[in-house]
Amino acid sequence: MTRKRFDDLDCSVACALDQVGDWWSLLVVKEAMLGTRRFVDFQQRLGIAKNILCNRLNRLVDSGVMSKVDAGEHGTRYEYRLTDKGRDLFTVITALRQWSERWNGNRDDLRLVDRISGHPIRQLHVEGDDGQPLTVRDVRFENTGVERLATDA
Amino acid sequence: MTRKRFDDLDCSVACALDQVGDWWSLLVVKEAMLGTRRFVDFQQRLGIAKNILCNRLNRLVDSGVMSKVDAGEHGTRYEYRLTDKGRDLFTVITALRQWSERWNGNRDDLRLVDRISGHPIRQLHVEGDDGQPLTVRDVRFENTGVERLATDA
DNA sequence: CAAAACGGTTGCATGATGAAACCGTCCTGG
DNA sequence: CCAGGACGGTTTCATCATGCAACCGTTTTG
Repeated sequence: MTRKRFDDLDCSVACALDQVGDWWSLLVVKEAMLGTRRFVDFQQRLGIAKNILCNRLNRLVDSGVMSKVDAGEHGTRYEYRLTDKGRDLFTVITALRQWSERWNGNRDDLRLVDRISGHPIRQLHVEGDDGQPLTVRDVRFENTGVERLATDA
Repeated sequence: MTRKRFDDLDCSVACALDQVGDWWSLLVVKEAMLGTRRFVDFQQRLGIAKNILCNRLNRLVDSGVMSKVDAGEHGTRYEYRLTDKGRDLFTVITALRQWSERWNGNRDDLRLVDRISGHPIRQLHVEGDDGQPLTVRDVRFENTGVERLATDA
């Protein structure tokens, strides 16, 4: 059967997962944020099969997360770069990384620091209008129709 | 072949994706944050196959994201609840939701608001030590050994 | 000119997925 | 008290996705 599509799910999260929610896509994006641009470099650094990488890069280009540009003067050399939409995934990847470090420990020895000050970046927090940190229990999912509370989830 | 495991990838992001990076896991967590706790409710609200849901719930329990508790006085009734680790994914899911709404438009008509003030929550931003918003270009991935810049990714 | 790099495509074996049927326990209605 | 349904699964099977290796056309390099 065709892999279930989430387009009909009427959910922004599902829509996001439809574009970057599989095993490799987010890792490709993360690798691109580290500066990787070439097909072979993605392949070697991630240890991904070439056909799968090809498929993922095409899908990321199709969904506007990356762009394929003819690199340099030569013929069959390309670069895969993040678009603005792709770079905007920085928040998502950072949230994932921080979550993993909090609960699974630091796996790589990478540390994100402000490149100017050299200080580590802040922990991400969902915040209310006034800047107060909010947990999932502190928010309400307001719908035009029904209204479901997120209490004691 | 066995699905590639990311444990050996020495990457926190890969480690996170190993736990919640497949198609359904994050949607199950998101659904749990809306208050869903029962097997049948997850199944009906997500439209997921029962065997897949069973597999995902077990994996989420194994990785400590959810817990399976005997519900009420009866025998074969259970509730699947988020643990602290699972609730902490709120930031990740919110980042995904906000990203999707920025670039794909709002798909559901859900809006997250502070349940006390009723005001919508803030946009998530990666911030430096001083609270200044940082893009991926503004950070450095500092390694104990090598040091790779994220310039013009 | 030969060989290698690059960016793929193809074929194959295996794993994951989705749909439906089935199952044992418990609760409810009549 | 019995039938039927809710609940939480498991099993089977057809199809899709994945990983691996081989191959390929172009371009660049030695």
